[in-house]
Amino acid sequence: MKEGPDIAQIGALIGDPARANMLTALMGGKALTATELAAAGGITLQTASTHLAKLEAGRLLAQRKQGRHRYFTLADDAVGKLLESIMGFAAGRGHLRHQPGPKEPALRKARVCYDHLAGDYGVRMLDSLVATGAIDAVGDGLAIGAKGEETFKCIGIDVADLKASRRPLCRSCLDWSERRAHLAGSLGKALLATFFDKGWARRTAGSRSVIFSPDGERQFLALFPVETPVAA
Amino acid sequence: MKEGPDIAQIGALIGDPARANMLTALMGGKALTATELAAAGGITLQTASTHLAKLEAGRLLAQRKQGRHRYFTLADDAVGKLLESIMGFAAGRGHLRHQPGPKEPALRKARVCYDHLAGDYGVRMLDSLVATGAIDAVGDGLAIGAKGEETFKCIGIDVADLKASRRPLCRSCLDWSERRAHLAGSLGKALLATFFDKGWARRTAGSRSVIFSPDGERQFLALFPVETPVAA
DNA sequence: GAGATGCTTCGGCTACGGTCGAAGTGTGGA
DNA sequence: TCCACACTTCGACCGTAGCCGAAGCATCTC
Repeated sequence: MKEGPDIAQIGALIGDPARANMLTALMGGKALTATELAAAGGITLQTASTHLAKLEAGRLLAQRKQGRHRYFTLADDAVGKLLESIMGFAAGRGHLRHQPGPKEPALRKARVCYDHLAGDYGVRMLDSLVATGAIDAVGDGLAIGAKGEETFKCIGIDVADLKASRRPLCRSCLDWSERRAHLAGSLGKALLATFFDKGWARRTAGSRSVIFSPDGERQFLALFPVETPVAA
Repeated sequence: MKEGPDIAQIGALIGDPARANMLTALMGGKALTATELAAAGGITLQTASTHLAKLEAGRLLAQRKQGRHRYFTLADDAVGKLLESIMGFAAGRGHLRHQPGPKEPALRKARVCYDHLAGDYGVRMLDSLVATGAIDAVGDGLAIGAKGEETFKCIGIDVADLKASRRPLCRSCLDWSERRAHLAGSLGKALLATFFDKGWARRTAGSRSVIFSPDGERQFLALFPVETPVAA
């Protein structure tokens, strides 16, 4: 029954705990060095090196030499999307980590999903954008809405600029913690970058979670209101 | 860095070649016995049994006892969608099976993707439905279009019936061979079932490929014309 | 050039997981 | 009742892949 692509290869690549931890760490969107990834995987540098070589050979990772450092990132956003979708699947089946841990709530509230905002706040933002007509949602697809260009200009994002790039503007990404969609694509990326630029939020050191400042949080919630606080 | 769901667990489940082959075989949508799956995986019955137990514990598979047989299926269509998305990813990275094999062309032309039609013909069908306004496409999302109910009634499908079920009506599914979307969801399932009912096409024995009869193929192509034979 | 730092390669150890033969359980049919 | 068949469990074997210590490159700093 040798049919189609070889899913076992990439399954095996993701299936090792150390590698999975390193990939998860890279979902933070930042480029990390081999040493940092070794720490993330809970293994020594030598072991990490062989793992990284395998991941690169499998084209899940890309590397960039810079001085004596070697920075690794996910090869492209297809990898990020794949990982997030596997996370969503795993969460739905109860394949959770052994202990939830103290960081869990922060992670569920707001986190980086490769290069855009995910978690409760990510889902809220998309809900609000859809409600105000800035984004149109049909099925599980997203597109810029009638009021979109205007809305995003107020926030400081030029949609026309983003359209120039080949990357899709809007893309839905299934949120593993909320089990609903949040906004990915170049627009999602630009929004998160804007929040960082304005100082509304910042990343945390060794985690994917995003911390809002008190003022930033207020502005964010005001900018993206939700009509019904409890949605079905 | 113990964050979020455990992707390594399901990666490992899919990562074993024997298990991957069994899962691929089940993508055909038919329930298979342990013996059949052992053959699909290229392993003995004992080994298959332990693998199946693991897959079931991981909630990727569901089983149904019937007499002295034990029929296995994918646990639900979320599993099918996950597998197809991994296949798409793997195909995009060149993670193909060692030798393409003689069945490959048939598989690319038309195959079963869990319960709906995929491959060249699956993509063509969706393209045609979108072009005629039976289905609306926004971004990567799909919804029933203005002319939809009428179109599908002609084919013999009552959309209202399908809407009653909780399962999404239209869903896009990334085709690994064509690298473009085809139609999944309950509507996709109903369409494929209709083609089988009308005798236009039939499944093949141990493969996912779908074979059209000469007459069935003619009717199918007439029903789903494409304006520009070569699309970008 | 000498030394520190970041990373890779080598070699050898270990353990886990896949594998199958053989025996055990359960169901159906004669 | 007996046997055939579908499948599971047990036990043992084995290979591979992960792991780390030590040594080897490469690059930067002084």
